[in-house]
Amino acid sequence: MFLSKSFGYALRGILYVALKDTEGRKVKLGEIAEKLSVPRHFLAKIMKLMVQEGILSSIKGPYGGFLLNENTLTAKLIHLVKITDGVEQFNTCVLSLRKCNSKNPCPLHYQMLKLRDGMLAEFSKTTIGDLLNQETPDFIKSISVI
Amino acid sequence: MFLSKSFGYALRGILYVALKDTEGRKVKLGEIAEKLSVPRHFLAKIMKLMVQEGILSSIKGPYGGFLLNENTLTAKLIHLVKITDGVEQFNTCVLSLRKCNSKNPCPLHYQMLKLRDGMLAEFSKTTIGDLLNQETPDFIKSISVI
DNA sequence: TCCAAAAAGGATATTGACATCTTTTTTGGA
DNA sequence: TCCAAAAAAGATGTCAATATCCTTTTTGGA
Ligand code: FES
Ligand code: FES
Repeated sequence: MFLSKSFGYALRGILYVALKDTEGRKVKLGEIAEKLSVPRHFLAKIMKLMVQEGILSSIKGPYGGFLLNENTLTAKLIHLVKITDGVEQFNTCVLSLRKCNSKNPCPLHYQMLKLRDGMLAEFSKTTIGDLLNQETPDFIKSISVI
Repeated sequence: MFLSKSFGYALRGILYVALKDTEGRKVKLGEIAEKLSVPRHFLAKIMKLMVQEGILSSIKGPYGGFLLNENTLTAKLIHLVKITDGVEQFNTCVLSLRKCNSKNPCPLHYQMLKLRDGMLAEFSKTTIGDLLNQETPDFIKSISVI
């Protein structure tokens, strides 16, 4: 449903680190990939992107791993979309006709506009921290496949 | 934005036929493909699917082509989605984790649920005829690439 | 100083959506 | 009866997202 697998991996990966990074514990790629059932090397690239974007930190070498930084919890979902899928989709015509435009609307334009704007608004305001604070009975389960 | 190109081709194709099929005129594949700038042979398969699904008719041979039938104008958008993309996406988790389920929600479940249900409702009620009746200044332009 | 562990980087493989090309079937009219 | 036009069917090609594998860089500790 319009979000790529890469986005899902990014979100689940960063959430997993946020859950496990308590008292300076670093979280290793292998652990994340295994616990979330995500292809390890593919996840590596996505984690690296988040590090490069500054919303996550990493340390190389033995005793290294991924850890939160001051931007992680306030990072917005739209930022993850930017990293993985590109944010253009929010102003591209759903029929792939052209740049979406109310001056020259496609037959689905008005039906989709409100839905898409709702989604954009949601993704622009929701942060990683917000997701962690939702009262989910078993959060770790919620980001796993089962 | 979550709708496949195939869906767009199907929708634009059926709308084009609806626009041009006046007084029993049949619309040829080549004309549709050319006017809508859609790959001809790919469109052929999608048009055929719509015919097989009974929401469009076709006649082979010289003077053949595509034409409306009694189901065309009342066909719902969700039907086109079924034909081209499959309707599973409306009850699949946006993070591709599992069958979407409020008993075992993913971190984005509640945010997405309302948006997705809105979309499903919209697609379940809107018909091809509805789209044709929207007052768009130049409808033919609205289904073209430009 | 060296080693092993871990992230980073880069090369290759797979897959499914999308696109193109060819052959077959159907059919109205000369 | 035959031909040409059109849809239907099927075979093959392309490309980007996804996945896997291998190599390089970094670094804490023995
Ligand atoms: S023009 Fe197609 S969604 Fe706006
Ligand atoms: S469980 Fe993920 S969207 Fe419902």
